[in-house]
Amino acid sequence: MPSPYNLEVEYNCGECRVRADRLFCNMSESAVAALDSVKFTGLYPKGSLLFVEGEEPRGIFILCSGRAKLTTSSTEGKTLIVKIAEPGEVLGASATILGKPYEVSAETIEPSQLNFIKREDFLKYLNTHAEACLHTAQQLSEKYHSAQREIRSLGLSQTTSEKLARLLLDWCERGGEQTTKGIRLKVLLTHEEIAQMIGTTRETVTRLLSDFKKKKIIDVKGSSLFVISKPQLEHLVSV
Amino acid sequence: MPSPYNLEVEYNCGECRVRADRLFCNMSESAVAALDSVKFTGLYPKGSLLFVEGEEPRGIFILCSGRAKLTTSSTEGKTLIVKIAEPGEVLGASATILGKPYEVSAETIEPSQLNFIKREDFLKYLNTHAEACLHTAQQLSEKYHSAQREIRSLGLSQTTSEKLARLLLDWCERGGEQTTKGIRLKVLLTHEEIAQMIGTTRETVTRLLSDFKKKKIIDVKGSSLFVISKPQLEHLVSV
DNA sequence: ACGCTCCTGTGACGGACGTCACGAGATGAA
DNA sequence: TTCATCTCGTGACGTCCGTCACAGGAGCGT
Repeated sequence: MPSPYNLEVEYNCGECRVRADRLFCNMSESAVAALDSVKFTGLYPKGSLLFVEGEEPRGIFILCSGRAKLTTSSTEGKTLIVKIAEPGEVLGASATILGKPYEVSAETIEPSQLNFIKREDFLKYLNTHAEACLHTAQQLSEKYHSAQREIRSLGLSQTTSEKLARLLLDWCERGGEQTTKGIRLKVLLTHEEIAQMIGTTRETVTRLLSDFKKKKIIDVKGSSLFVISKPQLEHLVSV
Repeated sequence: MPSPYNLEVEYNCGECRVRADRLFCNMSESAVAALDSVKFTGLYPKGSLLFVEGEEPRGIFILCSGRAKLTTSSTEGKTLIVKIAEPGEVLGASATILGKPYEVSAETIEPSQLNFIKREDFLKYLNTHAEACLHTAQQLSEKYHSAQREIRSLGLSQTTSEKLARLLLDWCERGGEQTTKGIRLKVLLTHEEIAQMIGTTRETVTRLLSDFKKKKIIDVKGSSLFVISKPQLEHLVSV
């Protein structure tokens, strides 16, 4: 089936093959059928703005495939990347539930499939399907959990190299691939974006990475980053 | 009725007079009755540790009265105060729902009444009472929301005075009392604790506060802190 | 009153990191 | 090809703030 953006699309949640792996979507047939009836499937190219911080909540997005960055910005234009959302996550749920403005902005960083549900439909759905409500609570718990990790990292690290080390270790957990030359990480982010993830400047990231290279902690080959000595990274964090 | 810690205690949620004001507890009679049957009411003096970061989740605490600080610590002992929880909040819900270790520690900073619900009881309660589930989702949304604020403050402020200004403005929103000498805030925290809230050191807090005093932005009289010029605080944040 | 502990206030010093500036590759469009 | 744009690398400089050290005051128990 030809589809835009080289993306495999599943318009029917009932037939979705990865559903069982997804924290939120893994529900009974009836709940999924109801979900199917209120959702709008959309395909988005890289760089699509799903919603913007401060905007009144229109509804939620279920990230079926692709990835999105959640950001928050200060008035003078400095940007902080709060989280990279992975497939299966629900975006905008807390704002939609509370009826408060979105607390972050969401932008796809890969071609992505998202299922959108309008606010009123979603609230009605939660009210009529206890199971969905439970899964939403789990999803929110997960979100809170990762927000706490972020707070820890931002608030407890005194040096920037500690924050960077934390980030790299995080990536090892998430998408690390063990090789003979260490753990390979696919880095699709620029130094600028890495800087925005740990609240520092591009120059500092560049300097720290070459510092790590000099100390044989990591090695960079093209868009691959090899973590040679994970222990040394952990040492940077705990000390 | 004499009671420990000079605390007015309500053992019966069904008769609780403040219930309607509470995001979580404001539920139908039947849901509240079910709540009453699984909860354990406890009175805690100031300084009680409710749970500790990393511990397996035993259950949730509903903060009926009093206040508690939520903290997270680094291995070398540095502590960050993530949030001051107010009456009506539910503590430990996310960890309890996910079955993951508590992500923060909780300690009362005033004599407090808390209703504890064991993990299995709480999960059963959520499964059988859709309304409670919805309220839990709201509560979690609220938690996520405030965590995002914290992330913004920690990650986007470049100077420490900006963080302190943010904190003071936050307090103005929360418990400010308008007087002729500005907005009065009751500060029950030491400089040390304020430092832990914004991720800095005690000395810096002392210096910044006297700096603010010198600039006539605030004034301190005993345990009262008067915000004389809110605009100047806002200026510190936005610039 | 005395000592003890906790909190607050300050000074000196040094290092980490933000800012500015510039240049080199890399990539892609015309 | 050439030019524009984006990303990365690096040097110089200043400053914010963390660390250490010490002193004065407030509260409290004996």
